[in-house]
Amino acid sequence: MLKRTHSCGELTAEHLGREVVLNGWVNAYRDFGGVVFIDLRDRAGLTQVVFEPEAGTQLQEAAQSLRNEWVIGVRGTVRRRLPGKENPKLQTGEIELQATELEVFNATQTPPFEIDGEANEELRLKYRFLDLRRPEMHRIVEIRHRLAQTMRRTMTELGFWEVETPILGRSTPEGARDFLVPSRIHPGHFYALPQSPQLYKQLLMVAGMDRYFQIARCFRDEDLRANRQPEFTQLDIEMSFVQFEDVLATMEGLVKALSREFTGEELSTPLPRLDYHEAMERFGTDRPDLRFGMELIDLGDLAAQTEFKVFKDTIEHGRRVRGICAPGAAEKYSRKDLDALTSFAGDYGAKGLVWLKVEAEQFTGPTAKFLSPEVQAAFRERFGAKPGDLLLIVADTKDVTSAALSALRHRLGRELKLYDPKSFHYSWVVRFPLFSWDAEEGRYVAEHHPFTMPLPEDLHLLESEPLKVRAQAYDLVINGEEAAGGTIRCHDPAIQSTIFRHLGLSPEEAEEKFGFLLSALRFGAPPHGGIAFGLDRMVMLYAGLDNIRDVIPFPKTAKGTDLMTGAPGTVEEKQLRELHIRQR
RNA sequence: GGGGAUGUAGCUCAAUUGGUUAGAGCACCGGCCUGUCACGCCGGAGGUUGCGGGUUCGAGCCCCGUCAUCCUCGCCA
Repeated sequence: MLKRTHSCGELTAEHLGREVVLNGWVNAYRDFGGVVFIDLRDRAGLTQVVFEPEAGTQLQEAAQSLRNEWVIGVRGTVRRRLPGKENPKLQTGEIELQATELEVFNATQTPPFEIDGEANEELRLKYRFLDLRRPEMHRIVEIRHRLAQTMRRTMTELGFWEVETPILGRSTPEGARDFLVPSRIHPGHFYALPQSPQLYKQLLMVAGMDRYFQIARCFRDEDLRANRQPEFTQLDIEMSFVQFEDVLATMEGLVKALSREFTGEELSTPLPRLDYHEAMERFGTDRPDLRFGMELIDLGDLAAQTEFKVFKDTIEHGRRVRGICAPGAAEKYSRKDLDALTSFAGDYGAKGLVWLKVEAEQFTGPTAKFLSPEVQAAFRERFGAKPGDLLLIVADTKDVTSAALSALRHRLGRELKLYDPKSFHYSWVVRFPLFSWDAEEGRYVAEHHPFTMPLPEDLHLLESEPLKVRAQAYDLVINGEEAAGGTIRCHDPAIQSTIFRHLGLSPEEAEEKFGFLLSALRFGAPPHGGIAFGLDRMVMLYAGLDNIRDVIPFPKTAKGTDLMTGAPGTVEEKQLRELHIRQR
């Protein structure tokens, strides 16, 4: 085998006259009948190889038979390109390799798509091993590598130990649907793949491991999205003898290291913080994109005074009238565009969208005639609106106005280019509610997870008004994406049992499902808390991408299938028998 | 579970209002060419228009169903 002495990305004028061997894939061939050029590609780059007739007929003919994506080894001499023939687009553009020997390792079938061309995603996923040859995919995989390495290095510097936890665990109530693995040895019993290493990491704290981290694979059997896969990766972290502030401060050290590595920017800490309730009120979401303003404005008091029935009725029913002011958007959105925005708001439950174009004297729009000059003036002042602005108003429940306006704000922010898409904004959203109410199941559900510690100042409400209790919970939000989330854990058995009761878990059920953790918490559990970063989403952010499949080497489709391997697939009857499984 | 988009040559796309033999570029095969780097030139091969049914004198185009992929609401502590 012609074994390489250098990569295809490193030869320069420094190597002139040296005899070297390169290995790689044929990226392009240019056959002039006499002289033949090959661009040879490996992970490091491209190098031009020249085959000249003077080197012999046999080599010449071999070179002329080369095709794209063949895998070859070439021996030759590094020489300077002819004057004026340098290629400044290549790192190696000053030189070329004058070939003396060629070995074909593998002649390829015609690839189903061109490696440096475009192909639809379905085909790319079916032939992922070819798709991953593309330099863009190499760039992403390298970012992923650097992210993991920066995390490992920084966590180690901060005194954390990397510890592995089981993949085969047990199914616990609460949270997402589990992926189940049937037990062969125990008929009718199942393992569950972890939704996160949550319980194990708390046990590690009880075990005195003090500071733990893991780059952990997590599994959730829920429907997929552009930024959601059934298996994904988290940087999972837990620390002992800490309070709320300690976790945030420590994690800011990590965030600073990441920012330094990926954007070169030195973040100033502490990072901005936003209360959950304030975020919901000002932005309608618990993960606002703070790279631009356009905050949600409450119009309830003004709406009640108008002659517009929709507004009046909404307020009389105790609901909300809120809106946003899109700067300079009045001219940019046609009637058709506004219909599209109305339908878009409808996706989030809004039954309508009131739009008003702000002109020098008055508002225009179908609803303008219901608003007196006084009300219009008050709106204008409340929004800080200027002529040319577009007001978008939703009248509905708090939840619907939040969801619809937050989505509109996000969409318009992007369409109106209110921020630099390459910029980064980091902030904490803190003090989430401990519970929310699940109307379908008629019970409280944990907003984060069942082992979260309430805020000390809200403890007196835990019995009487659980929905008003806030948790010691925190999310790291980057550019409107939830990049990380965590809590201080409950290590007080009395509080924990009250929480279980609200969740509809009897002491017996709690013991049955979480006995091992409850037991551990009674055996000398230190105050502890932690957080988990969504590694895939962070790769997306730093790679500038908006699709999670692009940052996972072998991802699943939106229906959860793997187009390359065909998973999930059927199995032999014998396998099912061994697992004591009969198909319905 | 609901809503929406897409599906034509190996790839990326085109095909007027339903009308002749479904085209182009790239890739592939053959030929020519000694300085290209998206090499160029000449020639060739390549099609179940996702699949099934229907309407029609006639369907890539219209209708019904179905499959796949994507986006999205619900869902995702």
